[in-house]
Amino acid sequence: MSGDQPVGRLPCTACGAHDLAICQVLEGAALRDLAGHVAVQRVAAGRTVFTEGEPGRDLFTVTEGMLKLYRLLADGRRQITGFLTPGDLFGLVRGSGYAYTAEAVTEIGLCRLPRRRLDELLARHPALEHRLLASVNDELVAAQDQMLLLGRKTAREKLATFLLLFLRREEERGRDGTVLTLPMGRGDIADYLGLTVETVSRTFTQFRSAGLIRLPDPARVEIADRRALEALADGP
Amino acid sequence: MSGDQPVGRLPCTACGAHDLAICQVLEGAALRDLAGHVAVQRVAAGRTVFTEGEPGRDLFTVTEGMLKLYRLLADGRRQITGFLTPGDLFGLVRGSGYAYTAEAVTEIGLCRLPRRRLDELLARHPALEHRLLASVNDELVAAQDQMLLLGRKTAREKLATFLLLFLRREEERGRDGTVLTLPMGRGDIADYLGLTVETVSRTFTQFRSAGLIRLPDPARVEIADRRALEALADGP
DNA sequence: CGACTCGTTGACTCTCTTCAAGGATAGTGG
DNA sequence: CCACTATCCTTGAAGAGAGTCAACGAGTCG
Repeated sequence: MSGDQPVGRLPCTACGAHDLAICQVLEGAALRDLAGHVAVQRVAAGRTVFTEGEPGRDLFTVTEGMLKLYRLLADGRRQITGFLTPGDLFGLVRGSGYAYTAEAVTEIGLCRLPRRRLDELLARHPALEHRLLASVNDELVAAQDQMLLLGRKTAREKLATFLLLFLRREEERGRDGTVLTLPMGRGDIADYLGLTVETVSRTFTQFRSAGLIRLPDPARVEIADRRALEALADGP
Repeated sequence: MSGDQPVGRLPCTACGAHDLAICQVLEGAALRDLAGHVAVQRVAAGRTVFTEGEPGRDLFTVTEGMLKLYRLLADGRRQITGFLTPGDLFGLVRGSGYAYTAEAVTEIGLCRLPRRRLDELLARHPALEHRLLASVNDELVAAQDQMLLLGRKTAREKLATFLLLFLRREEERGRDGTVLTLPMGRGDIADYLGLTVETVSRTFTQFRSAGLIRLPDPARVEIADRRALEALADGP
């Protein structure tokens, strides 16, 4: 269930995600304070970090790779609520248990902080609490975008929105985004967009036929007509 | 656009929502500090408090009545992201503008706090920041429930979940919930569940025929078979 | 009283799902 | 090295759940 190999403790300054994560507001002594409490960890692709309902004792940050969060219905229907990349925080709890399952899409690096330590840290470093609040705020905005997508968009609009989301994410990190690499499979995309694998696959094919994208291979998407995708993503 | 009549300033202790809202953690001098910065306001049913994109300068708390939050697509398709009742906080921003439109369902009472004041208050009263974080946390959990609903549930499961949501909300406030009053119309319910008015109406009728509920009138729902609704709400 | 909104119901349509099968790729073991 | 299996993606055909279009009754308001 928990694929893990605690690798030890590293100075946070050497962390590849430091300028993306909430700890970016800390420096010097404050950062050393934090570093004393976190543990880094690697998880193999496909392994579960924790399961929905499990006692939620830690808070995590992705430092490398991609992770997905999802919730399940009793009969196995699944809704992926997010794909996380370096700098993203997770470990939300409902009551005392985790609110979702977290599973590695690719091999990932994690930074783990016990929840008990968090409160002490927040008290000592107010900037951290503000940063945390801002981060949760962004998550809420994203969640509402996703509700609009799930509740009101068509399959084509959903996929166009999805591609643009990843495109923009690449651009924000300074990478050229015209060729996207999608590490997750069609099934994951389907469960993120509230569709079936078949519909996702058909819509990809449709986009390719229409000249909106190219598909060198299933995991690689080249954006050919961004304008058209953008028009699709927000209604006709 | 903005239906409002600033009524003045009241001591927060007299506020009917005080034991529900985030200010519940404050007392004495701290509460007077807060009271000095907020303004109370009433908004008539159907009026808009603010519109998506509008500069988001204030944070609000519902003190009375019911309010809905929604986002729109270019062609008018609408997704309601929440129905708010006394104690609920709203005023989320994306960048500098509000992330959604807020509209009164019934006549409502609001407590308004300028965002600029908020940071000062948070600095002075750490308990408030923790309470705020907890509140946003709950919102995120609710948002993920809603994503699961929108992406993966059938019309009947959606409506069952919706009814139970309101049932539990009534119970939490100590009211007997077997007879629910739904102040919003069928159109609002549809836009909350990602359905059409017709489907919502048909599903209500279906529930009535199946003996799950009674419908003395469109706005009143009597829960007749709670177990069956609960079974429906989380998959078959 | 007539115009309007809202909820309900019916008939039909269509998007997306379901069911089914085939092809490509990768990993495994003889 | 190469069958063999497993998994994933794609495509086709058929089906269903929800949407669209349309009409009607009830209640409301000016």
